[in-house]
Amino acid sequence: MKILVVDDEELIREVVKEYLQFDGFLVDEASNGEEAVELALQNDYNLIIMDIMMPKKDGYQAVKEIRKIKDVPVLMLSARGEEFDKLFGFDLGVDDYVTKPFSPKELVARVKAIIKRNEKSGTKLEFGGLVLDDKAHEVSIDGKVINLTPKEYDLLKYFVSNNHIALSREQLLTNIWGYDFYGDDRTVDTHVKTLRHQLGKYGQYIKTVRKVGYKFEF
Amino acid sequence: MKILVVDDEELIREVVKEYLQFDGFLVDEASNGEEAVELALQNDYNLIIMDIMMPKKDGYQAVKEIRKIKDVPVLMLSARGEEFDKLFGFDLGVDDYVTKPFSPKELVARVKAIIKRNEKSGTKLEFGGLVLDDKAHEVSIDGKVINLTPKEYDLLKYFVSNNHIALSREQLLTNIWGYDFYGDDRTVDTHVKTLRHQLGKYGQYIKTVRKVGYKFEF
DNA sequence: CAAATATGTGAAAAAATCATGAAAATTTAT
DNA sequence: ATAAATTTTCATGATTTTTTCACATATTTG
Repeated sequence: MKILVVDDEELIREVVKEYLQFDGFLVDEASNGEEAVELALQNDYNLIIMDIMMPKKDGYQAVKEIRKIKDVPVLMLSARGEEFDKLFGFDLGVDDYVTKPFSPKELVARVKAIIKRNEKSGTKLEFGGLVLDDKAHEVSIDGKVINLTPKEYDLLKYFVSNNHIALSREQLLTNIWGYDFYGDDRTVDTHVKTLRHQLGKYGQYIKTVRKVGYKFEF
Repeated sequence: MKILVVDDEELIREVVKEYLQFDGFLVDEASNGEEAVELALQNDYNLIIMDIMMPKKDGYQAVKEIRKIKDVPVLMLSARGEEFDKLFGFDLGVDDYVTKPFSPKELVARVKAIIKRNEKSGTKLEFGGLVLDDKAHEVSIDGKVINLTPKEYDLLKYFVSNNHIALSREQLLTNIWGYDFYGDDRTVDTHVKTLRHQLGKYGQYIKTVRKVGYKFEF
């Protein structure tokens, strides 16, 4: 678990670093935006803690540049009472932020929360007893792993990650089969059929939307 | 945009309420966990702001119960320096939290951030208890989903997105059926009939415009 | 008020759409 | 290369939806 701490005040960096290391994180430091960008692109951090006001390149700018290349979680530090609007106006997709002065304990708690959130999100999608573990590329029902064919898996994954959204056959074909699929629309139907069957009692959560296509609804 | 504020201190509720109302949110209040659960299950809130320490039923418990039924975003309030572990130990999937004492301005900023994050909307057309969720391709009345046929759905969608505008049968036919429809005018009447019936008490909002056609007027 | 015109309604006919099973084609594994 | 698994196509029948149409009811007009 590697974290990059970016702040121009050495004291803050040191304190934060100490607390994080105590909890078993590996910590790198940067004292301005430029350094931060450089380090972030070279290494794979699980999280970047970034101050806003810094010399050379401010936190917004740095996050913007990093995010262009890498999708790494960011926690922003800001002086109390200022900059909130900017933080939300810019849609940087910041994961959290903490206002100075902060308690190191709180910071660490938030860091853990973010990391936990991001770990989970990439990998497991749960709907009651239906679990799709994307990392393991595996689906289980009530704890029992079921064997899906590749297409079935892709289809299910697309369905569950678009819960409550009606998807047209065309949409499904272009997103799962690829834009260059020239076959029959109705091939989707067949796969939905087999997938429903495979999912047993969870099959009912794939609903047909007449004249449109299908949707997953849990 | 409706928000439920849950805290046992009236002063806090009042302050929060005032700030939120200033930004155009509708605010309900509850002073303990039990009330909160009751209200949350009856109404559709866009967000719940929940204190942790409360009499009768604490915030954890309340969130847990609500989340069993409804998937509503939650922002937790907690006294500084306590309870972080609990908050993250329990995997309640809380969207954010703010430690007391907090600045109301910050709270509002976070509220907006959460709502923005959770907004898959821009898709929902609401008229009192009549909601058309276009993404889900689904219509509900007072929270209960009703089953519309494709034509009924298209017709309703066209009506509500042309609120207050009289629409001729021809107009409806060309826009919903397609320019190449060669059938009878009066087929519109039949669909209006079934749609009115399906909409129950909201059926009356589709008004007949004699000699012209129909209009939706809410 | 009666005739003419327009809309509401119910039921039946016609049409569209989907679920399904099986076979053909393709891909992957042995 | 052969077998096995997966994917695709396609025809069928079941189901749902759409349309038509005749008659009822309501509104307007002379």
